[in-house]
Amino acid sequence: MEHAPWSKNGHPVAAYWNMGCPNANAAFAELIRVSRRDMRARCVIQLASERARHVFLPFAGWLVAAKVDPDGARQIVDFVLPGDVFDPATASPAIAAVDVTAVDNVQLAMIPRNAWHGYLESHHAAWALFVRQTAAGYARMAERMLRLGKSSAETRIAYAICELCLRADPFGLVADRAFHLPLTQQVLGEYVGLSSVHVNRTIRAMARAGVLDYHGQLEVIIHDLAALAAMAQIDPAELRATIIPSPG
Amino acid sequence: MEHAPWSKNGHPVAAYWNMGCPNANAAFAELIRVSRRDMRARCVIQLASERARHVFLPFAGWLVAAKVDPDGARQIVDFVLPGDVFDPATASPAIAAVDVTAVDNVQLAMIPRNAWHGYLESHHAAWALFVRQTAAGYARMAERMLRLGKSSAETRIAYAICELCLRADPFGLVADRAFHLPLTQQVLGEYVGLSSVHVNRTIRAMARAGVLDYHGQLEVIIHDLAALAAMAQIDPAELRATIIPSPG
DNA sequence: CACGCGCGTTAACCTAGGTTATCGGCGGGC
DNA sequence: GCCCGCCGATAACCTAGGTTAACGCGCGTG
Repeated sequence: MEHAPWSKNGHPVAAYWNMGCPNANAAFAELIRVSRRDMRARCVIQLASERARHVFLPFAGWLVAAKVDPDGARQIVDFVLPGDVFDPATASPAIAAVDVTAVDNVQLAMIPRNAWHGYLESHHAAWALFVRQTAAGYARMAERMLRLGKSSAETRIAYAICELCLRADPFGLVADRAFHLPLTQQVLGEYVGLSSVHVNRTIRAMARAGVLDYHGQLEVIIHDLAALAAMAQIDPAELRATIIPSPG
Repeated sequence: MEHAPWSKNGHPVAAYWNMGCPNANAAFAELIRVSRRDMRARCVIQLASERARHVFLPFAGWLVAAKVDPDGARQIVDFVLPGDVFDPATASPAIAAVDVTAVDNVQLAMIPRNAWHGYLESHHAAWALFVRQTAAGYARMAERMLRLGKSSAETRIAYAICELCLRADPFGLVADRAFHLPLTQQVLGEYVGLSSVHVNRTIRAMARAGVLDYHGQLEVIIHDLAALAAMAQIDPAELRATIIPSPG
């Protein structure tokens, strides 16, 4: 990792949200100054159905947005990476759509929704970036729903790895580069709708086929990017353009 | 149906988007005046990966946002109902995330994205309503991903019926009320990630159990709302608050 | 009027992935 | 240093749902 863990697309998060306008930057700095928190891994930050008071902006570490069904099975709806702003609200801001939990140790800003909306309304560039982030999130969910509804375990997992490598690393999806994804196989299964046992079977088969290498806690090295992309049914460049919001 | 098909939550679409400000209303009227279209059933309005120039606002009839995988299987990502504004953009506005197609005969406005964003930026109430609609869409997708990833066919279908009845009818999810959903079993299957054969098996079993009645093309009558809600793993009132944006 | 086609319906068969169980390794707490 | 709990790894077995095929009906069209 040549980049600090709090970078996004190679920029520190603060630079990513730098709107090139002293006014906007001061407002942003004030927003995060008053709402900074640290959370330990697995800590629950927002419960679904509770009041959605804040939007969440991690600086370091990953958050996860998930729903739990009555028998305790969890489906991960999306990951929130450093630099992303996540709003858990539903049609009624009084109700959150999802649980929000820290995947690993997280340093984040919990910004009151009203303050965040006020900031967006008065700073055009920030609003535009947030719109792009939201659209990127929508595109990711659409991709993932396609895989969840129609695809084999292999395709789902290959896609998840491609998506997360693109998002987690400023260099994106590159062959023979080591990525660290802070996920157990259990959590990856909750993301792609598979049991942890089947995640294991499938990843091992991909490793045996020489597509990738990995060591526990998903330290991934992609050996055959073309094969991985084919399994995932994506084109890396197009997927990047679709799901990675870039500032400006 | 006591309400015209172009109503949303009991209001005609124009009234739903009435911001109570002559200025905003004139701007809105101008937006839709220049961009009104009629589309026949099954007509494709936007292709995924093509440039996303417009947002779509149906007045009558349903649109569908979907993705197609390499072997032609289609996953429906969301339906767009009268009064909803749907933006198909990704992180790059140059690329649409999904195909948009008319489910039945549709009358809609295709509003250039720039014009729509300009309208939102200058009219606070419209912006707030759009934010609520977007959040509602997110909540729906989160609910559906949970079912798609973890639930039985019965739960998925029961949930889809609950969701669509709530959205399609101003009275929402009510026992012994007839709803018309303009969907074949094939299309419903593409929505919930099941084959049409299994959709049929499951609906028939629900009918045999006395939970609902239906006649071809999904003319649904719910007999036992409590049982349906239990199958869907929802509480009707809470689901309504979560996924139905109300103006004001 | 006949034909064809899309849709709903059902039955027979099959497979992808879930479930349960077991084992080894590793890290953290006492 | 020892224990315990979590995680990865596999094997054996099972089921929910996919697939294929066949039939009937209603409707639009030549």
